[in-house]
Amino acid sequence: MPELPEVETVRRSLEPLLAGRRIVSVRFLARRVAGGKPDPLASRLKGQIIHSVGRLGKHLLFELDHGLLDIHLRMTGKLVWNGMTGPYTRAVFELDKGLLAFDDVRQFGIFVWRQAQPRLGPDALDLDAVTFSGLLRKRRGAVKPALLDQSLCAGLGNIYVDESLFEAGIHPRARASALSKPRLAKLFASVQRILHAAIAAGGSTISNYADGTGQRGFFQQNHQVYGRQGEPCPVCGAAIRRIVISQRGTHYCPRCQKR
DNA sequence: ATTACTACCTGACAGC
DNA sequence: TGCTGTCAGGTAGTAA
Repeated sequence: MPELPEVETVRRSLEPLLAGRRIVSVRFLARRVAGGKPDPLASRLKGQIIHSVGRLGKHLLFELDHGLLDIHLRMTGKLVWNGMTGPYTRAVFELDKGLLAFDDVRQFGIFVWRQAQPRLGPDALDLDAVTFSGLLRKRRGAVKPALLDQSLCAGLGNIYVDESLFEAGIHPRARASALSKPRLAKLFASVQRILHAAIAAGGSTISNYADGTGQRGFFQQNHQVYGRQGEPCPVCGAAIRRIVISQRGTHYCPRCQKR
């Protein structure tokens, strides 16, 4: 479910609740979420203080006494503060004050213990136009898969890539390296504007997403092309098209977005 | 150095 | 009702 704006919204909702709390115990209800080794991870986490809740791209990073707990929500992961456990609860943190549960229908979400930040490209919100343009110039393939590549730039996912390319008037199959300087500058500006607007709206809730306190997002109301195949383009009225690029549903306006 | 494809899991939904 | 196929906010791994 979550891309950068959703993960940032979760981070902001949890930071004041978790900072300074001690982990009394961690119970894993599915092995997979702990990378197949629940016992070593649970004992590793036990007793440590959560000093802060950070984020890099789509990764939540709990800064503990002796390292980082890297939480990736993948498609359906959700952190729930002081809520009820259910059939999809995969982990429960008992803190000195409060409970934090991890629910995840599809079980793609994963917790990893780290001594250093995960190896990813720069966070999408921590980029400048020149760096961004330089990264894309080196890519010979289509612009959409380049933007989805977390080792190039971290945080963008399927929704925000489609929305950014639409706003910038760039076809998702356009070759990244062939984009002119002004078009790259426009793309950068669109990415930044959309990510900031989405965070301000609490992210996009398509079906399930909610932050740590159960708040849903409402940026989905601002989607111009994502999930709107067949509807008229809000700018020119042409029918929004859905195609598949690198196995991902891709939504765009065939008239407004040029190669 | 990319790209293409599969796999991981479960549920929602459309069509028959 | 129930079956089948398609799709889903993500990424790792393996093969071309």
